This record gives sequence, C-alpha cells and structure tokens, in this order.
Amino acid sequence: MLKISRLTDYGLLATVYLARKPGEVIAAREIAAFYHLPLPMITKVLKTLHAGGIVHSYRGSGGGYSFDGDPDVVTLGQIIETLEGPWDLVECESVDDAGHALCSIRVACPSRRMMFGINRAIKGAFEQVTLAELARGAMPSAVIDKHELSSPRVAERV
Amino acid sequence: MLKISRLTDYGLLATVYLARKPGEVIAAREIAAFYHLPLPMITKVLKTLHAGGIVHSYRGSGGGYSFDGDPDVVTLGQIIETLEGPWDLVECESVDDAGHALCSIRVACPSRRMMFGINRAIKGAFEQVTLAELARGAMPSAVIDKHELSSPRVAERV
DNA sequence: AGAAACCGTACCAAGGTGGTACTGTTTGCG
DNA sequence: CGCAAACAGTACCACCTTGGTACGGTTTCT
Ligand code: FES
Ligand code: FES
Repeated sequence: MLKISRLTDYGLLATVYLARKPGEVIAAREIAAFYHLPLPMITKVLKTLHAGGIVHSYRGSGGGYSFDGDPDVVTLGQIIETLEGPWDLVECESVDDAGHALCSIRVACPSRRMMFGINRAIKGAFEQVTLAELARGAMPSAVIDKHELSSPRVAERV
Repeated sequence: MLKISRLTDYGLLATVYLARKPGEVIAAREIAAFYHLPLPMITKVLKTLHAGGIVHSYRGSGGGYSFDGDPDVVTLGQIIETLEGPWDLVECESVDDAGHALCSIRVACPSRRMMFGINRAIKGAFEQVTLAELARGAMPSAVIDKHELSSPRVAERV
C-alpha cells in the first residue's frame, strides 16, 4: 500500500532520540516511556539498528544504547535500509533464491524501466536527508497518551 | 514494505497497453493473454480504472476498453491514486473516519514534518511522469531535489 | 547474589493482498 | 428471437505481512 511500516517509523524515532544526546548511553525503557510506545517494540527496533551498525549497545546494568557517529553522515536512507532491509518499489527487479526473476513478464513489460527509475529517485530522496536534519526541530516535552486519542473528546489537556 | 501492490502494477500494464493503441476498443482477454496474467485480475483492475475515469468501457459482444484521453495529461500519480486510493507514506498524516489522527504521538514526533515533506516529494515525482512517457518505455526524468522536501509546495517539472 | 538491561527467538491475532468464482447485464450477430 | 461475447458487481478464500507479546538467556554493575 506504498507506506513505510510502523516499525520503521519507531526506529526513526529512537534514532533521533539518541542522536539528540550524542554519546550518551540511554536505556530503551527511557525512549519507550518518552514516546508512550510499548517497550518490546522499541527494543526490537533498537536491536535491528544495532545489528545494522547505526547505534551502539551496552549490556548489563546501567547499559543501553548510544549514537556516537556523525549525524551529518548517517542518512535517512541508511536507516530505512537497515530497518526494512533491501526493498524495491516493484518486484519486477527482485529475484528469488534461485536467481529466477519473480516477474514472469519482464521482457514484455512496458513499465519496468520506468519503475526502476522511480525506485532510484525515491531512494535518492531518502539519501539526501541526514540524521542531523532529522534531529533538528522541536522536541516537545508533552506527549499525548495513546488512550486519550482512542476515545473521542477525552484529550482535553495534556 | 514500501512497495506498490501487484494489482497496481497490473493496472499500469493495462493502461499502457491501451494507451499504445489510442481509441481502439480492446477486450480484457487480449491484454491478459498478452501479459500471460490471469484474466480476472485484469478485468478487476480495468473496472477500477474505468470507475476512476482513466479508460472507457464498452459492453456487449465486441466490447472492451479503450483509452482515448491525452496521454500527455494523464500522469502516473493519477493512475496510482485511482488504483490504490488515497495514500500516505506514513500514517502520521492520515485520519480515520471520525477525523482523528491515526498516530498517537504526533506532537512529540521529530520526523513527522520531514516525512510529510518526503511524502509530497514522492507524490510530486509520480505526478511528473506522464502516461505518454510510460507508453514510450522511457526512464522518468523526475528527480527529487532536496529542497522539495522542506518547501511548502512541490517543485516544478524537472 | 541480585537487579538492570540487552539478546534471541518464538508465538499469535489482525489485517491486507492476490486470486478465484459466480451471477447478472449489455450488446452484436445470425 | 436466441445465443454468445464481453463487461459489472460481489462475495469468498488462502496466504502472507505486520504489529505486538512472551519468555528464557546473557552480560554487567553494585
Ligand atoms: S510487471 Fe514485472 S517487469 Fe513490470
Ligand atoms: S510517528 Fe506519527 S507523527 Fe511521526
């Protein structure tokens, strides 16, 4: 349906949170609490980010995660690539394990090349956004609780 | 997972097939046979395209579908919008039937504005690709410029 | 030793997607 | 007229992905 998954969105939130406190070791619990998101979700996505080398992890008591890279070098594209894995806008370019093309009509397809171009354009757009730019912007102190939005007319004052 | 659905891809195939024979009434069976795709899939997507006003339909024996618009006016964005319905890259901007925001952490989200900009930029890229270019099998000239990501309106044609 | 915190994996419910089937309706043709 | 071709509409289903949870294991600090 042409949207990034919610997990990826969570990953961006966590990365930005860490990048705004460079070098600081922060527990996943703190991030989850700040955004009022389920802790297992945050930990899951942080594991992925660590596996992709975006953030560092420190185990044991007092441990957590930290971002100590250059926020001007890390791009949105890299983060998304880490979180979602390699992706293509259309599966025409993808191949299965046997190297066999997934799309059976490649040779007759009049839109494949165009799709490939769009694919590259989108990836290029993501590559142009740096983590530093993402981290800039208002970091509000108040957060709307999940339940206040589910029920109508309840979110009066936050 | 950041990909367009296969149905949408089928719709592009069908539209391009029709656009390559302007004004000609072509049965769905012919298109399905040409691409070696299941006929019910093609008919389903052609119904959607007809409902969206992209193609015309002619019932009865000898009937079929035809494209008789201006291929330089119809854009890839319009076709995708017709096939997939309104979409957003992230659900942060979407609202449910009651008008409530789907995302519970909007106010605290440091990436929402950036995502919104990217959303617009991608839609703009799709709008810049015409059906005529699609039918020619050309690579799109659309390039997403960094400036579009934060500017309030989508940039002009490249 | 015990607690804090990350690691790994497995599991599940819900929703979306791709695909099929079937019944109706319209139209051309002999 | 009567049949066949072709679109219209809807309903249905199997499968996969996604969002979310659970649980046990490992590391480290105090
Ligand atoms: S539909 Fe597969 S190559 Fe285009
Ligand atoms: S996560 Fe919803 S506004 Fe960004």
